[in-house]
Amino acid sequence: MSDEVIDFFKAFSDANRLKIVGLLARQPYSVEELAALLDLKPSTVSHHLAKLAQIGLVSAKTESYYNVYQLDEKVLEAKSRSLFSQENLKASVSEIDLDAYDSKVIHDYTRKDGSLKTIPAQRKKLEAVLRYLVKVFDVNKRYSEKKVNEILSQYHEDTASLRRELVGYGLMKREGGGGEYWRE
Amino acid sequence: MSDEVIDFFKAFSDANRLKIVGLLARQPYSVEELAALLDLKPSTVSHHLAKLAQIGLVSAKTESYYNVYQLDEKVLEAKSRSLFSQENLKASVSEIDLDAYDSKVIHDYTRKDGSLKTIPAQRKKLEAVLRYLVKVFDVNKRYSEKKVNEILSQYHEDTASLRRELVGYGLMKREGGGGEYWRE
DNA sequence: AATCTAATTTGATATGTATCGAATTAGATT
DNA sequence: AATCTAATTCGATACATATCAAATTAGATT
Repeated sequence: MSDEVIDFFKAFSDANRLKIVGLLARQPYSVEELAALLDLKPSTVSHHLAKLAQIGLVSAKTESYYNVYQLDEKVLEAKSRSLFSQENLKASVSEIDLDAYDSKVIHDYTRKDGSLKTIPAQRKKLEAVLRYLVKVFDVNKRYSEKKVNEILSQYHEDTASLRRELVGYGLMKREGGGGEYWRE
Repeated sequence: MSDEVIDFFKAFSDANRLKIVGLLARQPYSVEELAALLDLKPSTVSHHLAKLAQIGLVSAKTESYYNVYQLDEKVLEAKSRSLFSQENLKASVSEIDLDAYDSKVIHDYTRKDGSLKTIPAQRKKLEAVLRYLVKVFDVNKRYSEKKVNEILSQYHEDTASLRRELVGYGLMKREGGGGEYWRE
């Protein structure tokens, strides 16, 4: 899943691994050669190559004494095109509960019976509470102003404010003349 | 230079930062909202956003109480195309001394006067030594076998082996009949 | 002006990781 | 078979960083 993507980004998040990829893009090298070129110990290079091999970016073929590593350019090309794609971005969001913020606000502002402790003064929290309140109205059904107040009074005494904000934020519509309200 | 590239990869090397980018690709969010969606503390989210802002990927606009962050999709697109480009790979290699391996081998196998302690048995080291030796011959100049031996004898007594390997690895050419050698 | 709120900064902690040296392994050369 | 070599693995260390709590800051609301 997402771990693969992260491993790939991590593989490129180190200066020496970037250099290794750059070198192998020109020609294959043994561990010992890379160590000399990068001024690192072979054990360190081996460690880096293991990470690059884990994501399938490089592979080794033994050649007498040497382990000669080569870059798989196909993998590099494929990944470079897909890493920032819409699918990857969507995938990273897919596991998130997009209602978590509303849930937290509702939890903070309501009592056990669901009624409001106070009406939030902050815009984003008020919005969350209004999105919560509007659900008690059936879609497309017409309500008189009196009926709206009656329903809202279960949540807070200041029904006028709640009603006004619901309309103000576009969550409910109101017909100018007859004083009818509905949720679209 | 390369540090910018690394910072960019590092920015994507964390699951929560990936999620933030994914969320902001859909719509802007405040720090508090992101904290609730990711189940993190606001201070942690602020820390992540600072890193994303440092590479120019997100920016904030204050909106009454809130700092609402938004994704700069232009930057995302531009970077996603350039990060794995040939130029970046070349840039990572540009600061590397490509002769470092040969230099190390020469250092290990020669005395202060430049002569060889031994002839390396390992292929890659032998190649490095031969690349070092061949430089004493002028390009395109013709040498008799006797002259070649005379020159090589300054480096090692086994001139026949050196001469044979120089030809075997293609570093010097030999004309079949007259026994003449040259470097192309 | 006083108060409140979200965001940031700072300090502390725990985890992750790049590096090296030493020991081990795999494999080729003699 | 014995020896040599490059690579890998293991253990230790130092540095980086993700996270949170507490303190501070910036800014709006009352």
